[in-house]
Amino acid sequence: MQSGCTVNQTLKYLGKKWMLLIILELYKGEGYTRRFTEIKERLPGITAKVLSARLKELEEEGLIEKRIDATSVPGRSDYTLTESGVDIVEVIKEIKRWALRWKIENLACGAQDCHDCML
Amino acid sequence: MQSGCTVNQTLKYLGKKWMLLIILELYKGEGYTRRFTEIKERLPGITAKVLSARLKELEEEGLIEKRIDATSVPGRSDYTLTESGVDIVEVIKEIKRWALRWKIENLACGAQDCHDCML
DNA sequence: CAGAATCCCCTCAGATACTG
DNA sequence: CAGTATCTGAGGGGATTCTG
Repeated sequence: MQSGCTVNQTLKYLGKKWMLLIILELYKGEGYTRRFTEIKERLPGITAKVLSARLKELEEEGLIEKRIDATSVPGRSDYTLTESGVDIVEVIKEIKRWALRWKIENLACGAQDCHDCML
Repeated sequence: MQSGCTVNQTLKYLGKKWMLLIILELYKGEGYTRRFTEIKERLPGITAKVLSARLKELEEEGLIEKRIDATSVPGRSDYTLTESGVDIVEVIKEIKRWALRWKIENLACGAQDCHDCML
């Protein structure tokens, strides 16, 4: 099989829909931190279910850390990029570099994606 | 929507199963070139259908070039990485670098994937 | 607010069989 | 050799509804 390869294992979740956008949202947040609703508002089209699932995957992979503020009512959760999470932005930058170099005709980026994604 | 972003557009096909393995196979070939059967043999588990579909996608995206040798019977096709195809290996290297740095526990790579993938 | 539970749909991968 | 055609099953994404 091919599942044992670190590269493919990484792509298995990194390649999923919304995954990179979520990481970039956290990357843009103060201290690499954002709340659930905050992310959801900034990613038009994403559903709570998918966002929840992705955040759980990212947490399991150690790319983000979840913190529940139990003191506040109603409860709030925020999510912060870990060191590895911040570091994976380098991969995204590399993809972007490649895309801009070879796919220039595509540079019409959606508003919430690239022109302010700090890459 | 999020489909306009170059990064996401790239991940849309790059993230698909077998895609990276195919690229790496071509990368390993002489002159970045391999034949259909050659790739298939070296990627145990892949079906002709999926390989065919992936190669077509890669061709449409300009990462590979197909060449049919009409003179030989039975006909042979070979596939060669284009400049952009060779360049995207940099992305794969970056992913690998990240994975090895943060996912060291996973370094048991499948035989045909990593230990000879020249990365 | 931050999810969990359902339900539906649709694509995609895999297997098998067939062909120029 | 290099595919195409067809069928199948599993999984992922989306919409809706409900809840601590």
